Amino acid sequence: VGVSKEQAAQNRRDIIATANRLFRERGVTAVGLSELMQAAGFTQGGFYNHFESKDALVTEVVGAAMGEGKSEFVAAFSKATHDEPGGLARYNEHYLSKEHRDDIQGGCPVAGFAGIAPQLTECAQSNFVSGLDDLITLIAGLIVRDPAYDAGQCARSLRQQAIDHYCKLLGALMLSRATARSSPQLADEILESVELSL
Amino acid sequence: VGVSKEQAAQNRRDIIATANRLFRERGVTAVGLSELMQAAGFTQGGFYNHFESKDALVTEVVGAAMGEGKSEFVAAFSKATHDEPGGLARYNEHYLSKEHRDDIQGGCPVAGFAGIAPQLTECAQSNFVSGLDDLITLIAGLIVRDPAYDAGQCARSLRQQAIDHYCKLLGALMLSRATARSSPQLADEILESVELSL
DNA sequence: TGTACATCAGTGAACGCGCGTTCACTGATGTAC
DNA sequence: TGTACATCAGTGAACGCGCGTTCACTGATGTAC
Repeated sequence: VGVSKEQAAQNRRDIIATANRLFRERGVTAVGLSELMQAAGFTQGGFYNHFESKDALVTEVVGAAMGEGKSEFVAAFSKATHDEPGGLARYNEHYLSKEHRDDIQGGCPVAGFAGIAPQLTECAQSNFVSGLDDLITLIAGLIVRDPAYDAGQCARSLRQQAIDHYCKLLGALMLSRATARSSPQLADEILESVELSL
Repeated sequence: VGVSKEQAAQNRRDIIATANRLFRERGVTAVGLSELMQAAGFTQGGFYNHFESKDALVTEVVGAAMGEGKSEFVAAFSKATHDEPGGLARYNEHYLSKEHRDDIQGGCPVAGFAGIAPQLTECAQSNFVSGLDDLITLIAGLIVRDPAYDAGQCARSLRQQAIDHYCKLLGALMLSRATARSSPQLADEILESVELSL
């Protein structure tokens, strides 16, 4: 068939991007390689030109999703707000928005994979952990620049506060997603009941 | 083969209990009916004497798990502490303990199924939602009996506070479970970094 | 109380199907001369 | 710059396997008389 090296690399990225969407939406196990390749615009046989196995793909998908998530975070909340203080509030608002809740295919990759992370391969889970660690650090960066942050009250480290803060965001998002289809009312109520303080 | 009605009912309960464990640990899709029935001590053909389909089983499992979770909560934290105020603190401590984190097969059913709840059948998710709603109410009951609870500061309803509180517990538990295998250190750090205030 | 029979939980083989994976083949890309 | 050839991404058929589900059969339970 014949395809340039750049085109092949792009196709590889397309497969990963498609898998990222499908895996988050329906679960890794529920998505077959045949369906995946078809959704990405190829026939199923080509899969093994790019990946050694389905497990290897999953590992790459998690790694890529975490990397993209980090880049997007930096662009939207760290870089953009480097000289202005409202980054944390904007992140909170975005994270707990209905748009983010309804965008399971996209959005925060930690929230997208946390539910199945216990069942991931060691390698894939390791990519998850690296991305999570980066996110914690980035959130700590937002906290320290927040006007409400009081460096004096430091019984807890900045990192502890970042973890604490993120746990609540994650819990609310996952719970809202978990209930969205059966009870949209409860799903919305969850997002609205969470209070983010420093 | 012949089995009494009571025995048959018990066998049904055994299948549900086994499925509850296996589904939480490995995911619904990853557990086959053949494996499930064998784990419960039966041959696979018998499954359809008890359930109409795998989906029907999942619905029952979620419902049963939520019901048990509620009973256990009431026995351990509501009833036992009806006349003493430390129920909320004890619940927090239990929820964020390493034992609870490591017990994915058991423990809180909301945490056990929240990750896959978006992919559940409407019926199964509906059972999930009912159980979650009960849990929120029970936590609200603990909050109102907590010494630190100040009825005067009521900008937020008791229910809002319960949701807020539970989101953080859930987020921390799920994140700790998500990272436990690859980074036990981070998993422990998450549990220890969460601060529960009223 | 004792016998005859319907019920139905449990067995284990079988069904079609889609899974992850392999393979022989194609043909444009991209290098060697 | 032009020709010859190796590479390798993509194709599509095929592999064995385990999936969810069905079925004919067994035999103790539990009811009817």
